[in-house]
Amino acid sequence: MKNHTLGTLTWIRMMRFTTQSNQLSNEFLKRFDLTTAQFDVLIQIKTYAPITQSQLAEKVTVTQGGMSRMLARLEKEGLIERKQNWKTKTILLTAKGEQILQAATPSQLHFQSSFFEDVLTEEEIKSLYTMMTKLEKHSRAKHLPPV
Amino acid sequence: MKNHTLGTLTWIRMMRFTTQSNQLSNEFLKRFDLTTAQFDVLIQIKTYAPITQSQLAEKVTVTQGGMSRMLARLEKEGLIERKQNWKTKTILLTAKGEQILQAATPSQLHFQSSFFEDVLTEEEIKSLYTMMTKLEKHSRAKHLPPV
DNA sequence: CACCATCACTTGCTTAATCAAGTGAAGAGT
DNA sequence: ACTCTTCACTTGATTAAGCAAGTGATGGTG
Repeated sequence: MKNHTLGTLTWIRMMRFTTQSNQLSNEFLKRFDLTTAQFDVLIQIKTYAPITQSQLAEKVTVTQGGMSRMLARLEKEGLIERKQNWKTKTILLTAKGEQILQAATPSQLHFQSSFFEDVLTEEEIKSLYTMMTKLEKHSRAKHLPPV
Repeated sequence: MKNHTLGTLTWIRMMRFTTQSNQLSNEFLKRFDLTTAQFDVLIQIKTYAPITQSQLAEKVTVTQGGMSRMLARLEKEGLIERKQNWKTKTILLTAKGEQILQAATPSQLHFQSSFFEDVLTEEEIKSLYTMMTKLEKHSRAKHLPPV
């Protein structure tokens, strides 16, 4: 057996870091009445609107069912609008959604990036970014090894 | 406003990577009737046993309530044992727990680390590990900025 | 024209996690 | 000895997500 402990340890630390920072992020976003997942979805909508639900689900790594419910909540709170459009629903931000996003984005970006900027150098962050890009792309394509 | 997009992008990619790889990991561990979280807990128990529930919860970034339920499940399936010991419960692996862990560990380690080894060089993994260590440690200590 | 398949989305059911209130055993203060 | 606090853990209620079956509109085929 090769020595896989380094990868495993890295994986575990990354898991812990993400759950931890996600919790903090959720707590932080409470002041805007959002969760991290919602914020993420809103940003995606803003960036890619008009977009369909399934594309959105794919982008944020969530099932279609999950996305359906998330959007139902966001719609109920008046942050987004779903329009039946041909046989697809296209998603748009409402004015209120725009506004909340405007209010939340700067501090949230600052907060998220502070996790990195507090302890890593500019160089390190760049190289981390490169690695995460590779890793994420790869993980999407990856499939299970045979039994 | 400083440019925080690099940190944010890194954060988002990391979140996506972890949810994605966690899902794959869960799927993988189904063949041992375990979830990633359970595997993680079992490893911690093996490493630190005898250990109390709250220490365990702290280690794996879960609330005490969550840990209570997780351990209840593991106990019901006969993988661990909880002994009332003074006013604390100490957790131990049972023979069955040991055995399942033995069976699962090599392939799981291999699988987890393959996420990294498939796309990064040895050097990169090392530097990633160092960064994750810093990041994790920092995130545990971090608190919310004032409103 | 009638039927079928497909696609995009919804919904019932289950699982797992959080939060906060509850329990019960130890030990401290008077 | 009796109450009070604290500590470690449990548990009820809620929330979010996954899976898989269901719905309803579109378009293709005999």
